[in-house]
Amino acid sequence: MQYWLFKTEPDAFSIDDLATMPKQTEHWDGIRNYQARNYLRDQIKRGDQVFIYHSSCKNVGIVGVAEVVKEGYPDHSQFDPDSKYHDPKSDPDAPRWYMVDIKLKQKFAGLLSLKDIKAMPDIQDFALVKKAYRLSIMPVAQNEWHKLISRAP
DNA sequence: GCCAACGTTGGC
DNA sequence: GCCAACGTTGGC
Repeated sequence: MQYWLFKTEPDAFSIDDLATMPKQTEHWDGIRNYQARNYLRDQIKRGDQVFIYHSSCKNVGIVGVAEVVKEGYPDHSQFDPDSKYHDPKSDPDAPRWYMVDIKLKQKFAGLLSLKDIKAMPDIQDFALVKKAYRLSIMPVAQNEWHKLISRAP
């Protein structure tokens, strides 16, 4: 089993939105970055654990945990001309973009803020606090996961 | 809203 | 295949 961090802008889709979905499950569409796509298509497996991270908002940080319930499959929004994620260059026979389904496991009682995370010792290798932190989906090492979980409010 | 850091595109 | 220009991300 592997661990991941998925970013979302809560104004668009928050952990509370995930909580209100049927079965508290939703497909994680709209990822349009090749490195993140590779994770979605090739590496993220059923049962993997995912931190939900709220970005581009007043209170940035990790807000809860979800579990992967469906492995990578083509993101249908790439073929929808009305979607803001529409990609006319994507070939239906060789889809460019993938997504997975995740199910909410736990919403934290509070926010594990980016500030708190950055203040944690021995977390400097965590991708979120390094230069590549713009990735919308990033791996989390097992020891990092446990350190972060232990700090969750 | 600013701006630094990336990622992508496209001309050559 | 290089690299400048452009677009996007995301913390502050």
